[in-house]
Amino acid sequence: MESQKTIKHIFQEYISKSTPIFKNREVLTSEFIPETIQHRNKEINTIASILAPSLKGGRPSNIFIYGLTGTGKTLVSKHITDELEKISKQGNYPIKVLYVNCKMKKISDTEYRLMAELCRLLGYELPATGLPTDYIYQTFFNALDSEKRIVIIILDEIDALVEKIGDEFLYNLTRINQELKNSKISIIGITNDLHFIEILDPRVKSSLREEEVLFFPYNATQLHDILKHRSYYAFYDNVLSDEVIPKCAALAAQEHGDARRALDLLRVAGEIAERMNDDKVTEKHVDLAQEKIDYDRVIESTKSLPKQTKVVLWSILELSNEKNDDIQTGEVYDIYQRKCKEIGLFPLTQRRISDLISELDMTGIINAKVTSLGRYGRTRVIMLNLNESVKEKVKAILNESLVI
DNA sequence: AGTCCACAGGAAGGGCAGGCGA
DNA sequence: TCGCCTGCCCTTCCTGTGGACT
Repeated sequence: MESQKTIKHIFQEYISKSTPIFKNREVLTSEFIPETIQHRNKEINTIASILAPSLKGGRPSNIFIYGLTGTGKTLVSKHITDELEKISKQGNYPIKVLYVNCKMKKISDTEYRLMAELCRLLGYELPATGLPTDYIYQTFFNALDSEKRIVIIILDEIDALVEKIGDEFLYNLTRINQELKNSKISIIGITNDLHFIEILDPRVKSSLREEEVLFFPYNATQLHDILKHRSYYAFYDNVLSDEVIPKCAALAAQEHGDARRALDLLRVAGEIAERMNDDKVTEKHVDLAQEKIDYDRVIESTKSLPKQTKVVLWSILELSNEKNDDIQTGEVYDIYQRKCKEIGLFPLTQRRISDLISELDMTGIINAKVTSLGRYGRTRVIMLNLNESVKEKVKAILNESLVI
């Protein structure tokens, strides 16, 4: 009863708050597609002119889009293909766009699931498992060819797909045009892995990148414009103090010009201000947002580490408490062995631990740089990348999951 | 100039789980 | 259900290496 009262209280307080912060929070999420996209005119024009022939029934070239995270690749592709579909409805040449994010679990884990998803997008429901692969291919083929049209397939994060199921699928997809009687397909592959194309089979490589478009990172000024534009729809008037947007833009620009990061910062800053019952979002909230985003990221990745890697991190944490100077692989391995004994875990070899340390380096929790100490050998010099409060939380998580 | 440390990191292969066709 | 294949994790063995020290 007591707790219900509190909840009610919270909700009422929220509703009756004199100056709400958000007009529309959605606008600041990465799923939101704004009507106008800023600072990507060149890319939009390039892609649009490659796709334009489809409006007269011609098959557009396959496109390969590269660019780091938060450079607008997905946004631009969706925006253009949405428009294309809309316009095609007024003409005689139907266009169908299929968008698949290959990082989504249960969609592109296996060839089967991906094909099933593509079939579903074409309006043919298939059971999630159980049918032979040829049958799925046949269904997909029939679905594609059932009417005269251009089908544009967007494979977002295509590197994840190839990692999981190989590139044979892509090969089949690029050849399917020769068999189709009514329809034609064109593929847009999107990736933030700039070296991805190198690992592809040469046959796939050449057909997939008939056209290439590169998305460069935004600079601070461009990020500023984007945030300014979105904040107009997201926040009520005069809620943002002047320094907030420049600060978000600058912070995100440091991180290779990631617009997603900039929007996250702005959104979380707003959320924090709202929770603190402040009526204005200030620089202080942006700092807190930055901390919160980092904190959440570290906590999440710590939780999801495999057990052995957790013990390695645990050892590094202990070493960082004991000594202030740089930590080396050998020292970590000693502590690691001791810890394994303590908790009854079979220790892995140093060779393997060396790899686990590099993996930890990639998550960003630690910094591990190969350094030569001359006479004293060559090793990785390891530094923890966590501030005190995060460190304590990580320690608690590790203790909880490792000590029984 | 040569030595030598303390590893890095490549190559090959063992063992195991999970998926797949027969 | 069984054998086969594949991918993953890990071990073993190995060669390579930057720079302080002699």
